[in-house]
This record gives sequence, structure tokens and C-alpha cells, in this order.
Amino acid sequence: MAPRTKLELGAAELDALKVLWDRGPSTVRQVHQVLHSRGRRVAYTTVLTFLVRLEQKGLAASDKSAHAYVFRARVSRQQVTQGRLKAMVRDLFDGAAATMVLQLMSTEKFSADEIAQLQRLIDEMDSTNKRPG
Amino acid sequence: MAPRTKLELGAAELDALKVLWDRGPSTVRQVHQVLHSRGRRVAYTTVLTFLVRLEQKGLAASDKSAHAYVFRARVSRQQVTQGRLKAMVRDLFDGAAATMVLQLMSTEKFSADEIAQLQRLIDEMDSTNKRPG
DNA sequence: AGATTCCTCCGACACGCGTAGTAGACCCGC
DNA sequence: GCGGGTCTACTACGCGTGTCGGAGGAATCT
Repeated sequence: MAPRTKLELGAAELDALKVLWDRGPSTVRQVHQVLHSRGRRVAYTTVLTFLVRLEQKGLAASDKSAHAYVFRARVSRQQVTQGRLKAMVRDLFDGAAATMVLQLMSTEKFSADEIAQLQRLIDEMDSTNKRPG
Repeated sequence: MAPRTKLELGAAELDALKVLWDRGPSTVRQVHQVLHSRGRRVAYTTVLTFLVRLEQKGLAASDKSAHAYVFRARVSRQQVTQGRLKAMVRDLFDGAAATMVLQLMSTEKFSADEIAQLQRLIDEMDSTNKRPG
């Protein structure tokens, strides 16, 4: 088992990772500034700590080409959300993904566009599943 | 702000709460045994700690009618899952619940029955949404 | 009643995460 | 070459969570 499947990261660390997703490779200072602009007013060294920890966890990498390190994400947003979704399905819904989807759909609002997308996906699954003879 | 909307509880605490959901009001010993049978082999006092903390957080309550305290859940499974879902939509999907649903539906398997249920829900939303004139 | 078992309370410890200060290294402009 | 700013490394601390052990009181068994 090469890549730690156990993507555990805290909320603040995740915020730092998001910046890397949104901006691409960035220096500590850049991440720091973006976090500030997003309301998370943490110290520069705190941001450095987050990035170093992300690197230790294998979720980010750094290159020291220029004066300062440049950090970049090593996992995609999808990978992280995927891990979280799976964990949630397992831990809170006993593996029943459908229950989770149903609850989400019952309590959230969706635009007509979104509904159409969902419909399309269901149509696909439908034909894939009970493919008619 | 009456009931703390901030339902934060750890994985182990959640497991104890699940036992209360599944079994109804239970003593520490009963919870302990169920946890054991589910593979979480923790000490008796650890379970007691979980239940006490749940009570402190307002998620459970206890009555000492008999010899030992009987704990019961004060929040439903739905309430907890709801909170977690909302947090996840907010934190990982920037509020776009549809994105989350789409990712879930793309990566999980569903039975024909479940698909039918989803279809029904979509039909409802559809007519509710773009209700004509 | 004495021994045994069971219950709860209190304290404790380790580890992870959020948060940061400080010290030493490095570079730029004067 | 020196002062000032920037960068990284090291260390630390508080809090929450997971995990218990032991003390001390209550119920039970014999």
C-alpha cells in the first residue's frame, strides 16, 4: 500500500490545500495572503506549518527552485472529496450510499439545470443496470 | 442560540451514540458489550467517558432510576447526518450540493430499487420546481 | 457480615491539530 | 560590508479526543 489511503487532514489544513487547488503551485506567502483574503487570518508561520504537514502526509510537495519553496498539491480535490464521501457513507450510513443521496436530495435545493443533470445520470445508470434484452 | 448547532463529536463517540440509536436507552455495560461485539474493543471506563461526554455535549441524557445510569440519545441519526452533510457541502463543495450528489452517484453503485427511489424524488422536485403557471 | 462484584468519579497520558514565536540562514540595496 | 527584510527550521502550547487505571461507595452473593 503505497499512498496512505487514510487522508486525514484538519479543517485548517484543508483550507491551505484548497488554495493550492485554486491557485496552483504557490509560495507560503501567497497561500498566506489568499487565506487572509478569505477570512482565515493566521500567522505566516502557521501557514508554513500547514504546508509542511501536508507534505509530510503526502498531500502536497515542494520545490525550491527559486528563493522560496513552492508548494503544490499532490492530490486532487476529487480524491479528497471521494475519500470523505466514502468515509461518510461507511461511518454514518452503514454503506448505503443511496440513503445518503436521498437525504441530501430531500434537504437541499437544486436548480432546474442541476435536476436535469441528475436525471441524465439516472438515465445512464438505468440503462446500464437493467439493460433490456 | 439554544441548541448548539455545532455537533462536533469524534469517531469513537459517534460509535457509542450509534449503539444508543440502535438499541435505545442502554447502560454503560450494554453499550460496552455492543461495541465489543462490533470490534471496538475499548475499556469499560472508556465507554463511560464517551457517554458522559455525549451528555455534556447535549447529545445524550442519562437517568439513574436503577442501580446504574441508563443513557439515551437526545439527537436522532438524521440530525447528526444532516449536520455532517451540510458541513461537507459547505466545506468541500462550496455549497454546491448538486456537485456532491453527482459525485456520489457517479462513484457508488445503486440497486434498481434505489434508482427508482431517486427517480421518484427527482420527479417530485421537478414538478415542485417548474410548476407551470 | 464479609467477600466479591459492579458502578461512578477523578485524574492522567498520548497524539493530532490549530496556532504561533524565535533563531538562524540568506539575499538585496546602500 | 552592514542593516533590514525574507525564508525555513525548531520548538512549544492549549485543547479535543481516545484511552484507561485506580479509588471509593453501593449492591449482591454466600
